[in-house]
Amino acid sequence: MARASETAYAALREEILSWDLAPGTVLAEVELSGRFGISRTPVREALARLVADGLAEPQGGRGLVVSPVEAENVTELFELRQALEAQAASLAAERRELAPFRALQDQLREVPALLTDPDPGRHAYYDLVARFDDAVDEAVQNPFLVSALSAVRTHLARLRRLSRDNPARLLEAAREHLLIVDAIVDGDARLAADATRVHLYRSLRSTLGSLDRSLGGNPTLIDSTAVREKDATPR
Amino acid sequence: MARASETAYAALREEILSWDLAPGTVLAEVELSGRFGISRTPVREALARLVADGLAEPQGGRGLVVSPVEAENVTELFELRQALEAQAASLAAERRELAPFRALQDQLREVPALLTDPDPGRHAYYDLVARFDDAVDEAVQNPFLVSALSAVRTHLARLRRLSRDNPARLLEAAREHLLIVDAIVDGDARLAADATRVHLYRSLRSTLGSLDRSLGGNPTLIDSTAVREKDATPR
DNA sequence: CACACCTTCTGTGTATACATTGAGGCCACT
DNA sequence: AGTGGCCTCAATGTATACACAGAAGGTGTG
Repeated sequence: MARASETAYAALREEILSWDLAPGTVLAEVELSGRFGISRTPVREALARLVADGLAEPQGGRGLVVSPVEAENVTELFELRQALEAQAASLAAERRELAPFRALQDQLREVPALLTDPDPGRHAYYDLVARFDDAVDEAVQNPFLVSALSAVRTHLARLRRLSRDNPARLLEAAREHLLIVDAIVDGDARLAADATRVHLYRSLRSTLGSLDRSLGGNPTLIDSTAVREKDATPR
Repeated sequence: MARASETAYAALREEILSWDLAPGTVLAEVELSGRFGISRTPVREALARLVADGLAEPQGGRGLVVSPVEAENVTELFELRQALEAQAASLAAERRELAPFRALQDQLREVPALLTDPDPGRHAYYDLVARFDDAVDEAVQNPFLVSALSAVRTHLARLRRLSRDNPARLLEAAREHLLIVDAIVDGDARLAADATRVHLYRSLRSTLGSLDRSLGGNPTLIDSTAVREKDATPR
């Protein structure tokens, strides 16, 4: 069996990313140690890692809460994401490691066929994007950059639950990804970076639009205070 | 008094960045708890934070060591740094918060006078660069980007001790910085980003040259195994 | 003499007990 | 009735004790 602290960290991280633990939820050591059947020591270690990841943050001097998610953060996160992914795509184009990207070209061309099915196609597409990310990580050969990208993807995962991409957007996104991959295969670093920025600009617009729609006239839905009140009921 | 874990973390971090703890040095919990006069619990917390920072890493399943510094890493670190600082400069130019940058213009123009003194001028210049970084952090208004930049600067601090910049290089660097600041004041985001890339390219070349020189014909000086042997003597 | 196994021992991972600090509620006073 | 201060309590921060696993050394055997 793996270490208890590792188990608790993985479980809490997963629950935060899946919104089982909503932003603002209090993370109390004793409660969690009881829930996982372990002592406070490994729980503290898990919580410290969550704080380092930015998934939890101190609550007024004492206590931890799941970090809030606000529309404002989305734009900021994409400013960082753009810088990192454009650089990563550019470096991947220079590295000339073509095999995995040739495979991605073929798979991305088949996305329109995939998306005829409504929901299974969606997950197949998300898996494909994950393989694209893996290929880029492998190609750039840069632990610092990969680590920063990983941190960004952690926060993106929390947004995915909010922004329901429609099939039309997914089709567009697949074409945008294909252009990036084509540029990498062609060794065109500049185009790879620019195509990445194009993709992320469209992706951000879509995400923000989706947020506005799901929030409707209620901009405080994902406000931390509102969520905190909502979660106060089960306590 | 502040928390013991915080004290231990700050002390260890400072010792690693200043090379008082060389790369490869073993970080044993009992030894450190004795040295700081605290128990193993806060020491473990401090070590976990160092691992999250990338300043320490697991050593073969058991035990932690100060993470190695290799010339290969410098190039990788600068690939990330370029992406982040170019984006930050670009965003700072768009934010139109001019006051702090106008002040930096004046101070950067006086650097040649500062550097007539050999060593005090150096520290004055480094302070000036730190104020530039602070101004950028303040201007970009982006916690995600600032956090990523902070992580990069942590690793850069460890390199500074290795690469002895000569006064000529510092003068050049000041002119490069001034161009970046001018671009930000002019609101020219594209130029701010490009000038940043120019500065970092020259800075990387200088750093790598300085490393080659200080390592001379001994490329394994900062190899982790060599350092580990060196540190084995006091044990 | 070399290799393999066993023993021992050091160091990490976890649990639990103690200390301390900050928050919330209650009571007295104005 | 409102407010201020005190008190209690709960949760975090720290110390210590226990369990276990990996490594080093020694010894026995081939």
